[in-house]
Amino acid sequence: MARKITAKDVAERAGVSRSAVSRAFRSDRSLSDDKRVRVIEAARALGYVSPAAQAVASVTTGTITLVAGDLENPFYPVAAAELSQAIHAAGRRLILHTVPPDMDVDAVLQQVLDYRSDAAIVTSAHMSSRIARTCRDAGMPVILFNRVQPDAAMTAVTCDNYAGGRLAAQHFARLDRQRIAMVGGSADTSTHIERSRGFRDALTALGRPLTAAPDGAYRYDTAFAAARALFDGPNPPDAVFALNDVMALAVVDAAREAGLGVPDDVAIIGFDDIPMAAWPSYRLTTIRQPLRRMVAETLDLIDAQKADPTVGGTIRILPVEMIRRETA
Amino acid sequence: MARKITAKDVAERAGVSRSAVSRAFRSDRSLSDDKRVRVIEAARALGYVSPAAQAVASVTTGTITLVAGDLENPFYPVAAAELSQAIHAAGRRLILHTVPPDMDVDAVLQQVLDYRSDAAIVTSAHMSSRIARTCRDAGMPVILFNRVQPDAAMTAVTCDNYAGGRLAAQHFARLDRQRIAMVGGSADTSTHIERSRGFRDALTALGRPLTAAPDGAYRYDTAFAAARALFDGPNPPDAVFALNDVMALAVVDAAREAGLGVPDDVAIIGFDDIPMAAWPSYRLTTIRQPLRRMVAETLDLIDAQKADPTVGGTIRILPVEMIRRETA
DNA sequence: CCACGGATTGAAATGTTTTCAAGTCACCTC
DNA sequence: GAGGTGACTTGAAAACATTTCAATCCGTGG
Repeated sequence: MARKITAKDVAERAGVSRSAVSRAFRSDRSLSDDKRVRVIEAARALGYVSPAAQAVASVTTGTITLVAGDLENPFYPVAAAELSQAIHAAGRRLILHTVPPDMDVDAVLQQVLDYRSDAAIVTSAHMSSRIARTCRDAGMPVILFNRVQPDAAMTAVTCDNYAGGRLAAQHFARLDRQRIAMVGGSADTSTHIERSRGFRDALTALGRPLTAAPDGAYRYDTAFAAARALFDGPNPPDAVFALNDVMALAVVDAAREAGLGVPDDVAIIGFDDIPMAAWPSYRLTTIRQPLRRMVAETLDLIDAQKADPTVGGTIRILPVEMIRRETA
Repeated sequence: MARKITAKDVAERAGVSRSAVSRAFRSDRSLSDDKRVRVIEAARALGYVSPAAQAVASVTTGTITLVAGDLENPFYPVAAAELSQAIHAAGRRLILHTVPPDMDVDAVLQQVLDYRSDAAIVTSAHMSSRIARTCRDAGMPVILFNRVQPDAAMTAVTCDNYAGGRLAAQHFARLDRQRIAMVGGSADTSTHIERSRGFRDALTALGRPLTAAPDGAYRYDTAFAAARALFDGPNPPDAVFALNDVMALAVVDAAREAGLGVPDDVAIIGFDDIPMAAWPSYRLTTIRQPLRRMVAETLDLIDAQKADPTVGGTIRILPVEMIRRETA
């Protein structure tokens, strides 16, 4: 067997004393940053793990961390439950780190890195390329779930949001609706951008105008207010595409409150297919995200990237389907 | 300054070699259990922390672990979000461990113990007294949230489930309902036991019979089926108390499907006051759990128990109130 | 220009972990 | 039931890692 690698080897390679190596790993403040970087680089190159790191690892191996932002949108708890099940079936454990709205994902990921989780799945907002690279260097795969980020070469799993938007538009055209509106999510999310782009593109191709596109912030209350304004306005829509289901349910409620028949007076389509969409009160027509497949692909990608780090940057886009119920 | 405590001191006190002390803390399998226990006890008595333990602690201090089972019931994601916010505001971090339905809470808690979380909040099913004691010995407070367990002297925070059940019964009496039914949760949970006991006791006191009490398993689909059977049966109820909101919404849907007017033909009351209860489609009358206060009390109890371990065993019961909307 | 103080560093002292060889015990084979 | 086999434990000692300490460096203010 190859001789075991010790702190001395690392020290020699980095051109420092053994003490410095130890300090680098104990996050001792008394060590200059450049020296710490050199040591950590050398340690990586030689495959050295300090006893402290080992102790942490022994407690954290086999865990996958889910970094989630919005737990109020039922899609995420459902996704978390599904992930939890799949991860446990694979003999691993799931940890969920919630990101407070005002907090940076980067800070949380640094956390996750310190925990030496096997991998991170991120469903919340943007992360910097810097932290993405840090994670990659540390050998921790990071997978964006239901999010895409084109700038950093990020691995991601999402459904075909663009195609979903198109499906909705085509269905409204098939129903021959004339005044078609959309309730948007948050303008800076990839899901909003893709879904609305698909919807707009298809409408244009079909020669139908988009009469209104208020912002619903992916939340029930804001979407309800937006929908109410729409229905009370001068040119009420006869079709509304809400960019997620929670907002679609708000639109249904607002339509009923306005005395409009669904789907006769106004057709409504949502996105996600959360469990509530199927409830008898709503029977919402929606674009289904293939949650189970997305989860399976995510775990797949984690293993693939673990085995071969160059896999990074893949984006898996899974097909959506329209579930036609009774609101459109 | 008192001489620093080393592994040698612990070894002497425990009557073992220094090696054994090291092994005890590195979760090395090659050490008999009784010896490990002796070592850990001696270490606790002397206040010794191994470097390995320190390394793990440095990464895990400030974290509170939430052990949750059922993420499908919206009450728990909402509670998790609320907890997450409060915990972050206190400068700590929240980790969520999901418990797969077939898995033991004990095993998960052992996990959490190994992580050296500052505290654990448990919302899922029963835990053994053995693990409870282990956690207490390790100095990790465990708080049951929305659960009570009378056997082990467990610290717990819950709302006044019994009073909530009474409130529902009294309201039905006020509405002069004659055929009163209940849709139960899971018979082995403390929430089911308390809520149904309060409801039954108050009905008896008011001289009204309970005509039926099917099992709804705290889930939408089973509750929907149970309610449908109730309304299609020979003696359909004119009032239904569902032991949580998700089931209450199912009962509303089932009533509407059966062509019954709510609340005229059948009055319906839920429990929890999840956000959906307020949605215009339902406007559910329900018993509100004081979630924010429950969260605050939970964090309070964690700190109190951290400061003084004898606090263990406290049960804080917070008052509920009935939110009257339009289903009863 | 010098005294001071804090940050940084390697050598050495102090601790911890791992290896190794020996001991123990349960279980299987004959 | 004797003896063999292998897995598990164990303490001593070797190998390692961490911390202490004294020395050095460097910037700051007098």
